Amino acid sequence: MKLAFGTDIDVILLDVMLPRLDGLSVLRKLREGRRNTAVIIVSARDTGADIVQGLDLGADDYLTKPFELDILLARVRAVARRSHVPQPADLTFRDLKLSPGTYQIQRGDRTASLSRTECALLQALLRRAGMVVPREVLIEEGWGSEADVSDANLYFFVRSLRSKITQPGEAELLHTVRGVGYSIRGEDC
Amino acid sequence: MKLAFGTDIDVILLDVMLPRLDGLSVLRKLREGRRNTAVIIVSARDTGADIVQGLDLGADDYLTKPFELDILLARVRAVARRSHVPQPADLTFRDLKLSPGTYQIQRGDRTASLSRTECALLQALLRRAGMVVPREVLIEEGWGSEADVSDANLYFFVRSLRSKITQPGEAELLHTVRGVGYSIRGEDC
DNA sequence: AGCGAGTCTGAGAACAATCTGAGGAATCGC
DNA sequence: GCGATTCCTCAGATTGTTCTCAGACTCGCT
Repeated sequence: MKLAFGTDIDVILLDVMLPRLDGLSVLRKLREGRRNTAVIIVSARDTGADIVQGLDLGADDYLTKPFELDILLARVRAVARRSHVPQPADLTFRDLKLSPGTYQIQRGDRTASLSRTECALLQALLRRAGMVVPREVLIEEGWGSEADVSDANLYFFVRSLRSKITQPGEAELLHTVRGVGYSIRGEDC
Repeated sequence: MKLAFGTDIDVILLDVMLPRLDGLSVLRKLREGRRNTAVIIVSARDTGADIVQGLDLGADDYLTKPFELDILLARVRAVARRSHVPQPADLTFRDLKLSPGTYQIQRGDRTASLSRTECALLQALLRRAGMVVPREVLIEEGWGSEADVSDANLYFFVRSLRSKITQPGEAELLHTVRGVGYSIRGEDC
């Protein structure tokens, strides 16, 4: 709750079936304090009245359980967009898609979430898809220019990225170029 | 449409409500042809499904009408900034092309990838295409000035470059100049 | 033709870069 | 504080690149 009043929150997901606290009064409080944070209500209550009440109280969107993750993410993006929050655009290569805003990747139909560092590294790679990204560039984008990152550490993240990008039987997209760095490209070449 | 396939376009604004052509298939076509052009979809359709579909097809951003000009411009700037990665220029001679950024060469329709050293040497040669590049210069560019590189070693790399540049039946491009070095030029001369 | 320096070839050794598995430290939300 | 996640490190295995060697081949010369 304290979190929600911080400075840089763009979108809040609010579950109105919270055990102790009534979600709707949370929303009321939020609206008194902050004007610019978008709020999406997530609820199992799906009667027209519930929805109207939620929206009247100032929610920006109302999502009924159960819902698909895709839809939720798309709505988060849409709401953030409406509230004029600059939204990082997706990066794609072949059937791999990274949504930097949500730290999620999608390969085919499967999705996975990335940690901060994984996401930064994959962004650096996807932005230069096809090109070989030198190790130093990756370190720069993942940790910052004056970071002291061991080789073993970078290897670790490459490994964890690969395990999330590629499942057994799928084409490898993240290739290593010995002595230089890594590259996102198709199996061929 | 022809315009979009030109060389130096950074960002494309795509209206998916185009009269005759479905905007999304335009996008599909674009993505098949060019990899690195950013695309922003502008649409009146703002349901989750529409947005998800647009982004899945590889759009970099999705903007719903109506929108303010400010927002559009800011997004264009953001996308352009992000997708604009400096790319080293290709080096070409006849039907041979080296893309230093990808460590790949293309001869005719075939492509091959080079190792770090191979790429450095071929760059040195192609930059001076038509001229004879002395052995010392090649060693300097491939290994650095104080490197101690045996003749046999340089021969090894010349050989492996040749095997990747020239397939049986193709014209030889990498010629030996006895006592001096090597030269990229046509079969004639 | 015969010679010698220079160049090429095949095979494999040496080496450094990278990968792997396992686990410890740090951080975060509760 | 506690569990979960993320980040980082180490040692050993593995892999491609790089390098070497011996012998065969060219070319220019006499």
